[in-house]
Amino acid sequence: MIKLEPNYNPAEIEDTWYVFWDGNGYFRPDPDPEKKPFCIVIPPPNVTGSLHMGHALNATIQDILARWKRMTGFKVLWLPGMDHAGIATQNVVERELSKEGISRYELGRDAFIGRVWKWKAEYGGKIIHQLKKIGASCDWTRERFTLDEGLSRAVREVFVRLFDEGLIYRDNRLINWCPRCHTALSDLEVEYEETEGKLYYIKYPLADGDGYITVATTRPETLLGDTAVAVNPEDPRYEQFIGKVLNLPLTHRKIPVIADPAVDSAFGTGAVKITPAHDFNDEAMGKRHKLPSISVITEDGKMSAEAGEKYKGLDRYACRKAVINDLKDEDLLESEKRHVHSVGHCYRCKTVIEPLLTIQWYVRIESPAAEAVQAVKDGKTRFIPDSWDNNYYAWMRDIKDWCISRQIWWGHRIPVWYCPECSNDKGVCQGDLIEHIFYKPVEFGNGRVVNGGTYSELRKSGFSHEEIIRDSKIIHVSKSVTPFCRREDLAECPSCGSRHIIRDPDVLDTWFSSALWPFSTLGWPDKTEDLKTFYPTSVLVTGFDIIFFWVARMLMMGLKFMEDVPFRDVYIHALVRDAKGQKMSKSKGNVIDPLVMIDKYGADAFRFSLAAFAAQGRDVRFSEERLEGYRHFINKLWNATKFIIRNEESWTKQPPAGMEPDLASKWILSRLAFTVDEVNRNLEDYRFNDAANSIYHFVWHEFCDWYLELSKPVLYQEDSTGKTAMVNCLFFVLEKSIQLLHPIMPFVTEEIWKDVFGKEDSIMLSRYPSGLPRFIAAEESMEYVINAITGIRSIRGELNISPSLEIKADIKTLTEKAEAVLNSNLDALKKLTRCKEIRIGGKVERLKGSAVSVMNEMEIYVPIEGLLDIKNEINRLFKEMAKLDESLSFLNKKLRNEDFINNAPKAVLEKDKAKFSDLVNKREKIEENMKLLESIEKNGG
RNA sequence: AGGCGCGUAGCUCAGUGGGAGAGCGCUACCUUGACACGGUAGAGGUCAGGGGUUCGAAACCCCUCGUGCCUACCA
Repeated sequence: MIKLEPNYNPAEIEDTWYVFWDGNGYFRPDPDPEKKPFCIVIPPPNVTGSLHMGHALNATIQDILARWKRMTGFKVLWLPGMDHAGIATQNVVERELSKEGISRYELGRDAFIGRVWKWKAEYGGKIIHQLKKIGASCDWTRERFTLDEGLSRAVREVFVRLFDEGLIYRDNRLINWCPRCHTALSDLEVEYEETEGKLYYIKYPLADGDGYITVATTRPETLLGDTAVAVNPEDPRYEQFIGKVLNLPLTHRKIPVIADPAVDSAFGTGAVKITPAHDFNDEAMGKRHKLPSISVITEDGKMSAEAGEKYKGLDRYACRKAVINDLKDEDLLESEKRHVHSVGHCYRCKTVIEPLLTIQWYVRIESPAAEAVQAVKDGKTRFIPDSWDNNYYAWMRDIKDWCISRQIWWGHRIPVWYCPECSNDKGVCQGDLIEHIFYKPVEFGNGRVVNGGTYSELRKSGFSHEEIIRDSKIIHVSKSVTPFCRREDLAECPSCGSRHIIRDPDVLDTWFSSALWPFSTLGWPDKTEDLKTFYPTSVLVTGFDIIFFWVARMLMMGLKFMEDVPFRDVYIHALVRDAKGQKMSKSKGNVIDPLVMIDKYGADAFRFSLAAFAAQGRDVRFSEERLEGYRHFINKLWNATKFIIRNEESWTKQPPAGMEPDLASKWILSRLAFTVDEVNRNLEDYRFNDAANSIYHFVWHEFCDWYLELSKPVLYQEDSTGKTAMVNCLFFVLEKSIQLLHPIMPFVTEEIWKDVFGKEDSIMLSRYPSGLPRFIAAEESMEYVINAITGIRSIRGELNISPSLEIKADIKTLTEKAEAVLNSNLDALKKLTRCKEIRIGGKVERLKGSAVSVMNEMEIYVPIEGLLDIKNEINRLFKEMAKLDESLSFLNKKLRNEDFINNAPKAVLEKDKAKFSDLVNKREKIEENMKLLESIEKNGG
């Protein structure tokens, strides 16, 4: 006997089923060579991360696809893993260290990295367990980490090959620098925020003669690094100043006034100070005019020696104050105004970015980008929705070389070595070009203290090579030092054979390794079976915010190293916002925790909500209210199941093909077939909301509302011939429904499957419904039944006839077909309308004092005389007439329009004509009835 | 400033040329033998506004207003 709990309790079964699936290897791809591959690589979440709504939506969509494809006969691989998240992870561990009062520099590089691995083992990857909670059917045996051995090998291979091709190079230029994280950042890792600051107006006196030029700046402290003042050549105010020399305030330097059309005369005073070492526009200007660059700010965000003895060592903001005070003292500060402008912040720690002149590693992006653009243009990869194409093209057009080096420790170390004992191509000893800064000053016995210096100097001072390496906090290697890039760690200089070689201290941008994710996770550079089978992957599911960070880079790397795109489709899903449409953020306090939702409502309801919300091209507004609604849906499904299994003894487990179904059964089978087609099509088109809604509608409003109710008269009869067929049909439709639902709601459907059907080991192994037969004639016939029932119910409802009151009804049928169909469903009609008697037929006459409802091919009469006030019915009919008149006048106008008759497609014309005559007919009937009722009323009837 | 969206029922949103849909909410009635996490019946819309194309526009084009995001600039 089938047993089912009285209420569905998700918490009790979800974990059990998950362990069951995973333990039985159902998440692993079927090795069957006949099956076509379907592969998704997960966008690797940060190892530091915990699941938020965006992840939840992302994972739900991938899981729907994976489960659906598995059930439709594909060998599915959903490959999970995590990203080492260089800066973020390093920050987490540094924070931990600072609680113990130590910095990473005190710990040293190797010990620090050990500490991070330890942290990862203990706390990292929380998100993996959370993904399991929502039911993600990832193949955990293939889980990867961007820093694991295999992926590191891939990173190294890629770096070496790009280096050898000259696509990777070092250069000294201005980059975004985070003084707190102490590393370079790529353009994308800078977030601009509107910030209120001040615009300071500063006088720059002419070097000879009187007068001055006033410049406006938001960053007075960079004045110390100015190397010019620029004006627009067209600006008459400054014409006579061009080429003159100014005394740079607070310094003893003299700087020229130059003319450049890039200067906006309308902004500030129309004269702008130029600091090529600390501003991107100024850098460009400096290049055009061959101005020197003076770096006055260091990597710690403090003023350098170049800033002058007085300011050296001051924090940049302290220096700003000092400079302003000093300018005031010299009467050079003309004024200051409030000024709102956008300021770059580090995307990891929110510290204000400092543009700094440093040597970094870059990838030449132009030709890979062109290929990646072409691949999308050629349709080798398509974005869904395709509105993202343009964004992608636009960004790729403006793309700049990618800065891939980071001055942190947690990451893939750049596989490049330098020899301090060789001379470079200009004959300079390279040891003179490599500078070391020690963690802490090293004291000699004689009281001499050394903070660092060039390699050569340090060696001369008596430091051994090993000591220098051990004690170096920072190593600056000049651009002119020859790099050796190798797949294997280098032990000696390939040129001179010295064992005293220095490895490049930088690590790679995390995105460098994630760009390889679609093939590195499948085993590349080895030619593995997985790689052969699953590359290119089928679809990438991700949010639009990382199209540039990640998707574009994967395309470039995939095309370069696999000679094919990494994925066929890119499904871009929405951002999850709160119910008011605001971005969720910790500071706003409107964050919804997916795990809390799962606890409260179950993973299935949660997943269903996300799917139902996920309309293409629109943000998701998550509301708990709707989530609750979908929990009700599960409850509905559960209770329907309870109802169905009560008839277990009549269940012969025969498919509907072997039965002679009654009309209702044929109808529901046809509706099921329709839904199955719709769901498959919608999933094919990534229309998850439509797929979810169409199952919802079918299960609730067709299967439960109509079919279950229609089955009752048959099931409650002691000895009904149709009973077995009907019960089989009930079970069949239930079975197909839960299969249809499984990709969206895996847990409850498995529970029902195992409890009720228990065929295959798991619903996951069953075949997804598709290609069921439609019965259009049955659907048309059912219209009569539904219309008749709805008609009678409407009268009851609108006239407020108590549901407990059993009434009589008459249906005058206008066609034989209607009569036949209704007659053969008389029991259902009576049951569903709570009528004790219904007369059906072409000769049925309307009884005096009846309420009326006119439908296609039938007129419905409910005698109400004596039951209630006839006035109510007259009112009701009056309202309906008004509605009919409105429609009629509209159609009439249309049908008398000759242009319409001549131009509209014939089908449309015919449809409207038919509609018109139907309405005319209906109106006549109603009018007739109204007159009758009115006469009864007058006669005191 | 440039680009991309959005504006449809009280709320959240479907609807890519033939006269308006769903879910939730709301109203009335109902403990009808799966389900009150339910049932039945209702109410509710100048599809932001204006103009155009068309026989016909919520849909296509233009303008305006409102709103969101992205990119750039912000000395």
